[in-house]
This record gives sequence, C-alpha cells and structure tokens, in this order.
Amino acid sequence: MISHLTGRVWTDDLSDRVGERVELKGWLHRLRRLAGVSFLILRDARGTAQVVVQDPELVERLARLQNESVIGVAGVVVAEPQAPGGVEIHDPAVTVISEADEAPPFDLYRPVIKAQLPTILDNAPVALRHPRRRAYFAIQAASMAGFRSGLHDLGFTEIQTPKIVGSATESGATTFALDYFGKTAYLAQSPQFYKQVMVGVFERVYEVGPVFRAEPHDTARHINEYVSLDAEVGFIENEYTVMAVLTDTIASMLAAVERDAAGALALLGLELPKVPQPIPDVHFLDAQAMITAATGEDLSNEPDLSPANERWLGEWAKREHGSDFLFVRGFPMSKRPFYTHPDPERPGFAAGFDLLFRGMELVTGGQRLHRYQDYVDALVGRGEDPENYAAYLMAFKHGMPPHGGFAIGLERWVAQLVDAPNVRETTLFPRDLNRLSP
RNA sequence: GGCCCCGUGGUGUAGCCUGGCCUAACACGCCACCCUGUCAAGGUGGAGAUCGUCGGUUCAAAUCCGAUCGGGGUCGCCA
Repeated sequence: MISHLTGRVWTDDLSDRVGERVELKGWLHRLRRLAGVSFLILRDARGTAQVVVQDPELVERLARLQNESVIGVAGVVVAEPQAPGGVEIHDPAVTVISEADEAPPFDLYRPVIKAQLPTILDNAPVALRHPRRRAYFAIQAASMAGFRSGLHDLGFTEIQTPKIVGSATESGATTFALDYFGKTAYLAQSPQFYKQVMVGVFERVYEVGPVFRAEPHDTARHINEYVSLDAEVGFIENEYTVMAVLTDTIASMLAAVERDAAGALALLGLELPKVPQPIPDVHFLDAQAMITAATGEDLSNEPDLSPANERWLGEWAKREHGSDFLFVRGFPMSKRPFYTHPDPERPGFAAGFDLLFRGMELVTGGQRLHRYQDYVDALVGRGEDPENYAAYLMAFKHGMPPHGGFAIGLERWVAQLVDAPNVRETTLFPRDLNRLSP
C-alpha cells in the first residue's frame, strides 16, 4: 500500500523532474478553454500544476467535469517559461478518480474567496481547500510543531490531561456541563490544575489541547472551543523566568513557521515579526498612566485593560520599541485567579503578565502559589471551601517548588500573524454562540 | 447579555431614505457557442431570485410600520 504513496509526485516537485513522465493526483482546480489549446490546473496538497491539453476529445471530457473533481494526470514534465512556475505537463493522460457532483459554492481558483465569512464558514469543507485558507492552517501546524520542539529542547515533557472534569475549575469562567453516567461533569476550561500537579512529576511540562469556555461572548476574537498551548515550569526565580521561557517558545514557533510553512508565508506575502531579546515589559499601573496621559481616559478605577487600551499599548510598543510584542506585568490580584502568586514587592499586584501581540492579548501567565497554606488562605479569602479542591491541593500538601507557566491561544496567534480580522478565519471549524456545525 | 447595523438568484452587490417606469439590475459562477497559450483569460447568447418569515399600512411594497427568525459589528469578559 505504501508504494501507492511513495510513487506519488507532488506538484511542487515538478521543477526537479523536467523531461520525466510523472503521475500527478489531485483536484480539478480550473479548466481554461481556448480554441486550440486548453489549460487544466490541477491542485494537490502542495500547490498547483498546469497541464496543457490539446486533444479536443480530452478537452470535451474535462469540460463535462465540475471543478473539484478528483483526477489523476500522467504526462511529461516540460520546462516552459510561459507557464506559471516555469514547468507544465504535456501529452497528458487523464483518469477521473472521483467526479464532483456540484460546482463549489464559490470560486476556489481566485486569489481570494469572494464570499462573506459566514458563507465561508458554512461551507468550510470546501472553503478550506482554497490555497490561502489552507496556508493559515499550514502556519498553525508549524506553530504547534515549533511550540513542541522549542519546549522539548528546554527539557519539557508533553502531557495530556483530561478534558472531562468533575468540578468547574477556575470560578468565574463559565463551563459546559454534561451528563456523565448520571453525574454532572464539565468540559475542561483549562488544563491549569493538572499541569501544575505535573510539575511535581516532570518539573517542566507542556500540553497542546482543546479548552472549552461557555461564556456567551460574541466577538471577533472569541470562540467557545480553542486550542490552548500550555506550559508550566518548576524551580523558577520569579515571573521573569516564565517570561524568558515564553520568549524562547515564541521564537521557536516563528522559526518553525519560517521553516515548515515557507510556502504559506510566500503565498500570503507575510513578513514574520522579530522577537526582541528581551521583549519589552511595562507594569500595569505604568501602562494605565501612559494611556491616561496620552488619551485623557480615566483608568484609576479600572482593574483591567480594555481592548482599546491593548491596541493603544500595541502601537506604543511598536513606536517606542519597534516591537510587535509587549509584556504587561502586575495586574491587580483582584482580577487574577486564586492560584496567582502576588508580587512580593507590591502585594496587591500579581507576579504575572499578559503578552500582547500586535495590540491583542495573546498569552496570560505568571508565577503560581506553591505552599499549601497559601492556597488554603487564598481560597478561604475568596469565600471558597478548600475541600472542593482537595485533589489539586494534594500536590501542594506534599511539596511543590516555586513554579509558573503560561497559555497561548493558538487560533489568536495565527490570526494576529496573518492579520486576519476574525479569529474564526484561523479556526478550522469554529464553535461559537451560533455555530455548532460544520 | 447591552448597544448599533444588516437579511435581494449558487456567490458578491445595486435598488430601499424620496413607495408605482422592478414582468428586480450588475459582476462572478452555471449551461451553449466562439477565440493556438491561458494564468482573477476574453467574446456572444441562455437558464436561475415573487427580494429571510409572518402580519399591517396603501389603489399599489424589495422599498413604509410591527413582530419573529437568521447574521454582522462593538462593549463586558477572556486566550
């Protein structure tokens, strides 16, 4: 069976095979009929190839096929300056592997799909075949690979933690409840507790997996199921250790995108951002003060940054530091979850950070509490019963080092990277308030 | 969830404010034919929508009003 795969020639290999007779397989991207010659554009997972068809009978056969029919083309690779990419297939024999029943709802062979986002999403199984859309997900795949390899190289171990959990983890964030053999269970909104527990095992762990948020938000940057790139590391000095790991990780992701998704970058005409060493950082209070000084907006009672504030800071970082990235440290403890470690020098503020990427919150991270008694105090202080967190707290009762970590929103990362105005564009099959299918 | 906006053939739009000439227009796709090299090909012709749904106003509604369903933007919140 493997020989069927290894014998396959991809469209992006043709320039190395001039003069050879090869067999391509793929989709009928477009047939351009002219009087004396016709051009069949075949698309496979790697790109497209131009096939020159002169036999009138073959043209007639092809003309009866709808676009997206699956075909095999055997022919000779010829160097031809007039052809897109400099090579084309001559003297073709075409086999129809699987005929498409209908024309696609929109043209896949145009530079961009001319349809609105809801139409594109409703037709995702076809829309994703468009080279530009496919490029987004090639970048996504490369980003995940870079996240994994970067952390692996730093001695991290990949883990997989349960997505069906018995109790709503972080109070506040809304969870999806489900029936679990007659008991109520929840879809995990974060691997937070488990990855911390696993620091007691591997010291350095990461996870790539889905998280579920039942918040009824309906914005261009929220979806209800997304991929979280999580990491957690033990024996840190403070949040700056975590920020350094994150900075390395982002750099690894970008390096992987540059290496593995070069074709996608070229197609999209993208320039990758540089990761400054170190990424500039600003304290929450200083950030607010700058915004107030610049805009006159009174933020003195705001415990958080608004999307508009984040955009302002993104522009500031670009202007003042030439950076697409900016750390904002020291958010008020009141807005952070109970496991957050306070800044020893400013106890009302967290030893944690958000990473803004081009003016959007991309990552949240920081140092966590690590002493059992601190957890009990934090929970009681928030009116929660530590008993409800017994399994989680067991790790701390039995000794945990100072540790911290972060979580990157994968779809947001790609959306910012490719300058997509809506995170749904960089989600294969987005789940939101109104969309459960496809 | 609050506020704002939108809903016209397969797709994207025009028309709506200033009801009637709309038996609804344009572009792309689709179908037919033409054109020795296209590459978002080009040309000619054709099919395809009773204008989200329900109700109201009016001699007359895609166009005005109400309800309802669907969608978009923004804010809260977050990744």
